[in-house]
Amino acid sequence: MSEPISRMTMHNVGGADGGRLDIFLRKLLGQCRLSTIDQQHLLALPFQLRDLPAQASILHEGDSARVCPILLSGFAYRYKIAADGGRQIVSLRIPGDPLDFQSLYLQTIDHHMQALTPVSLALVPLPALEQLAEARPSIARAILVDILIEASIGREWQLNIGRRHALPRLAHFLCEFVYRMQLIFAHSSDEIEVPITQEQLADILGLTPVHVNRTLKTIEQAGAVVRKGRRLYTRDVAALAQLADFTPLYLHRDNAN
Amino acid sequence: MSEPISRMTMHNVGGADGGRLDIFLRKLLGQCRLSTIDQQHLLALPFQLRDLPAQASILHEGDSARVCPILLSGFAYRYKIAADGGRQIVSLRIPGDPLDFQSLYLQTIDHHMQALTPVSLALVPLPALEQLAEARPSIARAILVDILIEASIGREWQLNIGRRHALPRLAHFLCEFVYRMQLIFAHSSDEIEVPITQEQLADILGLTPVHVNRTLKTIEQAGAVVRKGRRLYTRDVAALAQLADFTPLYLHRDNAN
DNA sequence: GACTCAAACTGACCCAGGTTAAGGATTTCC
DNA sequence: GGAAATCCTTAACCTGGGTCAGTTTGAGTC
Repeated sequence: MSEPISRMTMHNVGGADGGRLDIFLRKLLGQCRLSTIDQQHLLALPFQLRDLPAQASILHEGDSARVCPILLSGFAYRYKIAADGGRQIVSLRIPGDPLDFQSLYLQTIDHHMQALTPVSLALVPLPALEQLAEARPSIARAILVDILIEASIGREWQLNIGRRHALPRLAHFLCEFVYRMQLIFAHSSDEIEVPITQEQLADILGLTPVHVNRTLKTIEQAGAVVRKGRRLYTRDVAALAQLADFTPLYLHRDNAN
Repeated sequence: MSEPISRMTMHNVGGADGGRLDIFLRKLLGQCRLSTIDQQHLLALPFQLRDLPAQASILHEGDSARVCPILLSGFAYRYKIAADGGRQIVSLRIPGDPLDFQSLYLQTIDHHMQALTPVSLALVPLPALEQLAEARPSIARAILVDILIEASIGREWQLNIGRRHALPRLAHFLCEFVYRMQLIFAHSSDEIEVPITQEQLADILGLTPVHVNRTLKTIEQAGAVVRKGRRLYTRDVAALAQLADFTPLYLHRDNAN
């Protein structure tokens, strides 16, 4: 595995190409309001495009970041490792999501981040983002709101891991995944591919791959998901929500209104 | 149980009494630097003092806050409830900690908060805090840093609940508790009272009270904690850290330097 | 110093999910 | 299109921690 992004320095930061950052703007607009001027400033941010293969390291614990990666396409996850080698995925990031706002304010990265699928990233130099946040309070606020919503999702995951059995736990995660995907891609179909291996699902849920497999079978028999070949698709979100005791309040989708 | 603080409106906000907020300032200074002027502004914040008994409700899911409570003494915790009644404590707050910076930026509270022991709170009107954060960027930054460090602790709890067995899990929590207490109270003794019942420990750790009891017995036999009557005291932090696979990086104690 | 109530403790039993160890199916890559 | 790698699947067995059903020990309180 090559050098993580968090160890990179930037050369040749190209001129802005607003079209690429469009999905990032849409993501922020789903969480808080921004004036037309703020939107233009965001789209005008300088960045370098970077494509990475699945499994590539994006952040490394202990590093200090110099760029803020934004996920233009593909999926990525934060994780931590226990002394016995156990891995816990603590956050899943989907297209449009900023990956490391935290390093604007904290010196040291406290977890790892990896590409789940092939990804393309916009690497925004931290100083550019810092200056923008200082100059425009509502952009600073948008950053904060994203940080807070991710933290809220983290608390829901704590409840999920600590207090729900395997079946509702898995269903809850899948349900959240669909909700978030629908919000950013603005489509309403229940059928979404979940590009996550059973081993990774296990590390999200605090289970073993074997038990994820068993549980997935049950959920498929209930008609809530389908598997085709090696791929997993959600099928019936209402069924998932019912299995899961799912309430979307913690996603704060009302905050943009 | 009476009305939660998050449903309160404020009357008679007294003149500032900086001495009371001193512990709050100390807490923030442990996480980031602040100029003398910033410090004076913080101490000059208007607030109303409020003493509450143990178990009192402080925040209620679904509410919108009008005040930001700051914990001057005592302990409090955030928690969430699953459909089957299971409770997960997602955050423990200790003296000096702000309890709801989140409501500066999000409309709806996504979890509950309760007093663990009798507490005294300084209730700061949200508008006063908002104005201060807007006027002084380094205070806005201090707020953000606190939010980020709490989120980092939450991620460590996810790892703890999802991937550590009962014994290291409990030891890890106790170790973190001592570290945080030592930071705010600036004393170096290993012997600290942990004012948390076994049932509450269970809800922090995603275990049952019965198993917390068993595990506590083991940890006591290892000499890492002592119990006197109904009270629990830490005794040997190095032993706890070793049982727990504890690394304090995620507390970001270096960030103030 | 008895009465009350919450919290701590204990033992017997049980089960959800872990472990181990295969084999089988897809995908990827020469 | 064959080899290699990765991922999925299943079965048999095991165990960490849950459940149930008590008893005991404080700590207030009058």
